[in-house]
Amino acid sequence: MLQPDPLQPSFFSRPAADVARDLIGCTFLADGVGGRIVETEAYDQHDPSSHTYRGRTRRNAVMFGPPAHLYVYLIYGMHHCANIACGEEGFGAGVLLRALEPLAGLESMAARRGTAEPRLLCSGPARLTHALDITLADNGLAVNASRIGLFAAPASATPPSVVAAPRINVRDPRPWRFLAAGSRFVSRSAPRQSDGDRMPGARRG
DNA sequence: TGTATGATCGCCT
DNA sequence: GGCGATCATACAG
Repeated sequence: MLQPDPLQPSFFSRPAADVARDLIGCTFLADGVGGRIVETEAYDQHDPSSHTYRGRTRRNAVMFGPPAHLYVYLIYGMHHCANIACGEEGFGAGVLLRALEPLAGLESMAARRGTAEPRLLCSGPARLTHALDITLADNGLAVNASRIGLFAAPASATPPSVVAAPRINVRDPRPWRFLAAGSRFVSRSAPRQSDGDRMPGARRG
């Protein structure tokens, strides 16, 4: 059988960048709809680009609570973004879920997104929440103790190759964005590797 | 009470 | 590659 292995709260009781990297390849579901995580970003309280940088507020309270809880916020007045609180309670750190490879509930996702094109279902933080119908009503839910599920990759699966890069729409250059190497389902391709890392004759595409 | 702003997306050129 | 949509939140007064 292929019973999925739920990620335990201790998985999230670590620095956000470690959790963000290790979430690549795991499965994220809301009411059974979702797929394989192919892109994440880490944020913590010492990070000027983080919502928690200026301390605890009513909005970001979940990020300062116990780990393994969902932090949802509205951005640009129309899009939702979903994060998982990480680190020790009170640390104000989390991981933004940026893209999934759609695997479960494709019809539900297509209906919500208004397209059946798999690449347009979950390739971006707002597309992901739209496809899974995650809204402010889900803010504060405990992972794996609610309609939100996070599961380890099957032991039989090939461990994903993970690429780190600077985060999107953030000035800070630290490589806290993590991608499944070569996935077509990320929101944007990873920046080109340095010339020294490239295979001879390699071309993008 | 008023105002500036954003961890985005989709449509336009 | 550029830009507008649209509003909860944060912060100044």
